[in-house]
Amino acid sequence: MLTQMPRGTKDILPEDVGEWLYVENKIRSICRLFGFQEIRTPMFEHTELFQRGIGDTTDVVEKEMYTFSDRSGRSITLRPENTASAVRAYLEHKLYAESNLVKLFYIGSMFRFDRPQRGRFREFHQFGVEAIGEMNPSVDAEIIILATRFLQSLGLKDLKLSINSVGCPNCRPKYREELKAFFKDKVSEMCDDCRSRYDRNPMRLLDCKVEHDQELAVGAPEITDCLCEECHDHFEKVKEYLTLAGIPFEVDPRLVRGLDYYTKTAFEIKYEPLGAQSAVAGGGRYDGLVEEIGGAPTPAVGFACGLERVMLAIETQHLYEAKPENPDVFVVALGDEAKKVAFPLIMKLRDAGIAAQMDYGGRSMKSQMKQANKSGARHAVIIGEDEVKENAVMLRDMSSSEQEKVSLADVISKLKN
RNA sequence: GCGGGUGUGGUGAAGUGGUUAACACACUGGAUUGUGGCUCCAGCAUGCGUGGGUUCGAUCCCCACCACUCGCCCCA
Repeated sequence: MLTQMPRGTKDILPEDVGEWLYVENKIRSICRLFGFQEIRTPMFEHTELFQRGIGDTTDVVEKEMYTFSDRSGRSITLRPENTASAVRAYLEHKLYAESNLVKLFYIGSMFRFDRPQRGRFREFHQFGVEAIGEMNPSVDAEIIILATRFLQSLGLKDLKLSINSVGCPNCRPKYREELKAFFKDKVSEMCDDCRSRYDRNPMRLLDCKVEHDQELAVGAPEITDCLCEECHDHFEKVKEYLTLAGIPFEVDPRLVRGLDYYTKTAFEIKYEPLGAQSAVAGGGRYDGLVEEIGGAPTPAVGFACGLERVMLAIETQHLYEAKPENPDVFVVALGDEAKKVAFPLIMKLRDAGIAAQMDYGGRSMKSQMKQANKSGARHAVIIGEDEVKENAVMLRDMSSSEQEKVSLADVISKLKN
């Protein structure tokens, strides 16, 4: 169908653009307050960047990427997320040379070939933040605070912040083994999904929704008990800083991140009324990514926030009201001679900063007055034969219905009064 | 990728195996000479997601596909 957009995509129509601008303005002002600078990276990258950065065995890379060969035969992928690109740009342009902590944010389209549903699209928009170059846990806390402040600045209520630590290459493997040992005798009676999780991502065994599996998971070791000293201390500090900043949170030992690059801190902000797709923002620390992509070992933290989901939340809480952008003046011209006066007049009005509209079709006065009314313009400027002769216009206040004849030369100053 | 629900004009929505597919809103035009918002009148789906099939005949029955939607998976 020519007149049908691809599945999972969405047109943002003029009536919706105001809400997007509203949200984007909030993002930019919060980021300015926190000292993050905007970066815009390409919508597509070499496929290998995502394979390396996100992880070959993740769902995103295995089955959700929009990958194709360009005309030169290079494998190209539409970005499924922006962190890998941001880090690539950080390395490529040697941003580390400017400062030992680089704070970036982005807003843009991401692409994942997923089954669409409420709050999940194939092309969707994320706002995200990356702080590259500092391992201090106060940066983790700052990122989390930025995310909550952003959502709060929109007036959102009932958000739930969960945090966890997923450990590091020193302690996570040990934990995985402990988990596997715990489930070893139980996998056989668990659901199909869990049986594949056992090998792929044992941490997922903990948050299976199947009731029987949940029972089996009771008493499983928790990662927070298995962290190495460094990770443990780091996590404690993050919690301390959050508490100092007065940010309420909940530790969820079963919170896992889907992308391979996460280490230590992981967090998620949910708005539960959204249903299945209730995660509004998620992120964490990824100390291994920069090195993975070819840079020097560099610690980093970040998060991403799904803007469609944010807007769904805004809509369910009625936090945004679109205000129509009305013209200041609607010019009504009766007949060809009048139009010869009206047409240059709307240009002059616009030059003077007055938003002016008119009817182009030479319709009846009644019809033009209806349009003037519907346009919401405060004033109508009416030009008929008499006015043309007199070099004047009829200036009508649409709400009071009062009108007066004004010389053509005075219209602009009258309107500006 | 898997499972459930839905699909009638711009919108909301009635409806039936067989003459002109209700109604409301919106939209367009009109109701004495150059004036809007109220009221009145008129117009507005040769078509009932798309393509097949069953039938003398289907928008209403069957199949496939597409889209939307809810859940699973995953994630923002």
